[in-house]
Amino acid sequence: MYVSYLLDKDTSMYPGSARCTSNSLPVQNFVSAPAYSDYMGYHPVPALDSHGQPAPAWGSHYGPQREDWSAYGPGPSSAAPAAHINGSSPGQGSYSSADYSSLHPAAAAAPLPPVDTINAQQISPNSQRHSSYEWMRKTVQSTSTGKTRTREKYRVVYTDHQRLELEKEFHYNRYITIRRKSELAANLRLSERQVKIWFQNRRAKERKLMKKKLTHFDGSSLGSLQSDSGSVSPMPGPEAQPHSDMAASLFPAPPPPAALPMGGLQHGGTLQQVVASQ
DNA sequence: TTGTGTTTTACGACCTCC
DNA sequence: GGAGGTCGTAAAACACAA
Repeated sequence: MYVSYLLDKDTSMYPGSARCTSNSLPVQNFVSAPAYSDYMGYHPVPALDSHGQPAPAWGSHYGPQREDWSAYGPGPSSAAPAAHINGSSPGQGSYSSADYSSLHPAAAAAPLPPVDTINAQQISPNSQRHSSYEWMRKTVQSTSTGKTRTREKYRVVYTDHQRLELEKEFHYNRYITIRRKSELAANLRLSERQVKIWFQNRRAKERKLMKKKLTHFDGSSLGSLQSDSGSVSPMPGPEAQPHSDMAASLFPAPPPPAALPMGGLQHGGTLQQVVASQ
């Protein structure tokens, strides 16, 4: 069974193995990982903009939002007054320097507040989409590997808040350190593995976007392209030094995290030595 | 409502580094 | 050998035109 396969493989992936076994649960009230018992303590952020996305109030030092940030709510200029959940939702309040320092590995003394503080009755907009989850009881056979997967475990949808926080972190640094990964995982009720994979997928997405742009503009406006979308390069070379340029312009307040040996990460590199030095 | 294209999680294969 | 990287891909979730 896929569940046990995952658990065997990575017990940290689904923290708290006492999962909810009742598949008849109204999972639509818990968009993210209804099957994870820990998720029961986590509730999506209800503050939504017109797109059904959370409306984060970006701190001014975040500067202009990246163009692909439009999907994550209004930029700093719009600083939407999100409906506050107990007045302390990490993804909602202004991204002040205090919050910002929490993103900074070296200033992690102020980590993101636990999401438990979020009102349990607040649910995600996506929550009304599904009605029947009987099919989740079924186990499907993975096509190629022969491993089985429980459908309910196949893919969970992260909440807006989880994605927002992940995006924030990504916005600040495309390569997450082990330390920050642990913090983020704990704060967002995700496993470190999920955070790691999210970052991998996010980088892939960005590369894809860049590739798309590059083919679209056919090199005529390469210069502006490379400087406008977060200095993303197909490979994490030195120019992709975590927002080296962008950080300087967008994040004037705190210094960037410990410089990552991106040159050494051209392919298959690790952050171990960096983290070890932190 | 439905068909279809896109995006989002998650994984396996393979790589490099320590 | 284990960690984390990319790349390719599966499939669920989602968006949207017809």
